Amino acid sequence: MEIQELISFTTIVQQGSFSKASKKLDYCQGSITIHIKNLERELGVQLFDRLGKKVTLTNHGKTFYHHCIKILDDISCAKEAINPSLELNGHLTIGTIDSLCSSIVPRLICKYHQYHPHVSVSITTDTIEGLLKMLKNNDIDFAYLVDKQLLDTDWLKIYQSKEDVTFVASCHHPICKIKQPTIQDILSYPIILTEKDASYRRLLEEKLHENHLEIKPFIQSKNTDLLLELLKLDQYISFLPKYILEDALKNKTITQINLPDYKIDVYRQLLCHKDKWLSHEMKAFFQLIKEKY
Amino acid sequence: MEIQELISFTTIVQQGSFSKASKKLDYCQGSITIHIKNLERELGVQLFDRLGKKVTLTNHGKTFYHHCIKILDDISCAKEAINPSLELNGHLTIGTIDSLCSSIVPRLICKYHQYHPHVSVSITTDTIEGLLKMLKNNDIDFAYLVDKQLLDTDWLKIYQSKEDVTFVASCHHPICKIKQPTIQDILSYPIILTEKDASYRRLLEEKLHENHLEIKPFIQSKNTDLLLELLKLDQYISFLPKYILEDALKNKTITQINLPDYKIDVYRQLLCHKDKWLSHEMKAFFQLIKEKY
DNA sequence: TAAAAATACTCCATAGGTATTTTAT
DNA sequence: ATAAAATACCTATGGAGTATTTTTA
Repeated sequence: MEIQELISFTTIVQQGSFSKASKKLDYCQGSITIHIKNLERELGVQLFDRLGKKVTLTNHGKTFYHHCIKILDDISCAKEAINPSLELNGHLTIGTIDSLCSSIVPRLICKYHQYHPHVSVSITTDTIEGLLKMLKNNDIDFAYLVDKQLLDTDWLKIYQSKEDVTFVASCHHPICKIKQPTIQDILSYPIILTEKDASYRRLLEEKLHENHLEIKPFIQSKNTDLLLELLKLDQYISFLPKYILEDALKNKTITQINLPDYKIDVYRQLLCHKDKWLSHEMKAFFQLIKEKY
Repeated sequence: MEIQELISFTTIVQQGSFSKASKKLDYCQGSITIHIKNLERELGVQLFDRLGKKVTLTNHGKTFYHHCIKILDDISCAKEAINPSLELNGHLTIGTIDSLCSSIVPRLICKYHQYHPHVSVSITTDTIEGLLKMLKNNDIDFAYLVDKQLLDTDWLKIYQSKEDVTFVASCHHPICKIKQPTIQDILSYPIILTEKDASYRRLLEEKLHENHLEIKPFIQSKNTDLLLELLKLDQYISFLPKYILEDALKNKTITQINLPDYKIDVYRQLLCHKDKWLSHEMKAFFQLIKEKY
């Protein structure tokens, strides 16, 4: 049974004759005959009575016709459901890290939602390793993360931009009194950091290790909002990417502590699996990131 | 879009991989790949993400899958609805004449209904000409009528049996006193007949005409039941086929008047259009007539 | 190394076109 | 004479198989 045969069948019923149907469908008349013959052979019953010039549905033909209408209707429904409409209306599964999730991502999602109100979005946060595993497993559509440049050919880098990571403290912290603070100055105060799996913390520790130094954070949390709150108590120093600090730096509640020797090269990156098929919903998101962030 | 492609698609989803589906469907693996490629090309979206060995449905794939299930379900429904089941369940449209309709047909239908309780039946009565027109127009499945032998090659004669037509009167009618009545004896009494379009009446009139005689019925009606009731009033003579008289002859309320010169050759016939497709429902009816009547 | 999907290549079935036949109006 | 369906015949497309390649686990 072929879909084209069903189309020919219903067209004959609607047009009233084989030849009219053939014209309508732009087939030669003989092909229409074959279509019906095939159907009749497969079903084991005759669909039309051919009495003279006139063709009439048999009872079997009548019942089959109603089913055909339904089938063809379902098929066009299916095509329509897939057909990428002007209005995006799918689903997006984003993986990201905590620090982005509590800084840039909310604004991003909000903007995306304004542009494409019918696309639903899931957001998962995890460590870099976790995100990459999820990418590989196709559990997330793409990963939005911060790390040193990831060069694995498994991933397609949609977007990348360099991010500053810096030592910070409250404006009232004693370290601010020092004109050109050294790493030793910093290490003499209690430090609070993100968890060990945060990329920039790892990179910092590697750099310290090169210089035979070590950091022992007083507090560690992956919740960067918490770290910011703690900083405001004027007792702690932390090491955080600038994008988290935007508001706090603007309000002058927090100051950046410049240590030229401890520049960490870290990149905000948008990755997806190299073989991943990019839906319109995904492309629209990529577009947004490239334009705004 | 081909039905086989939809089957391949759903099988992949259910089996979890292209190759498992190919085994299940007894296709070579490459063909399955082509099926999906065709679908994806036609729909303009990718249905699966192929990340490494694992294939996963895309969002489009997921929505399409649900539609596919529905389509394939509808298709098997359609096949099933047509599939001639053990139990006949279609419809039959019978055309017949009044005299049969008020004698043999009721018993026949009753029997048929006992055997095939799910077949619905419509019965139409009309003149011979009307019935033949309806046959030609496929308005009735077959015609059950009484006439001289119809030899038109347009009709398929399913069944035929000779029927006696005879002059009849009540047992108390004066004609019964006459030992060997002649046609003149009969014509001297008031006669009641069926309408002019009844075949046996027409044949009778032709025979009379050959002998330069003429009949002037006192009453004519196509309702043979009415004629029978009138006969019981002991005043009338009629000319009727024996199958109508069965009960009355058995009860001895009515007697046959033998007139060897006025034997009319008339046949009860079951006809259908030579090109008509014979459904199981029709065949079962033909079987019944051949067995019982 | 094994297993899965894609690809290349070949073959043949068949879908569809043209032209003709048959039949009915 | 016309119009409709069936049929015959031919060609080209493409569906399915075999074998190979690529890639991942």
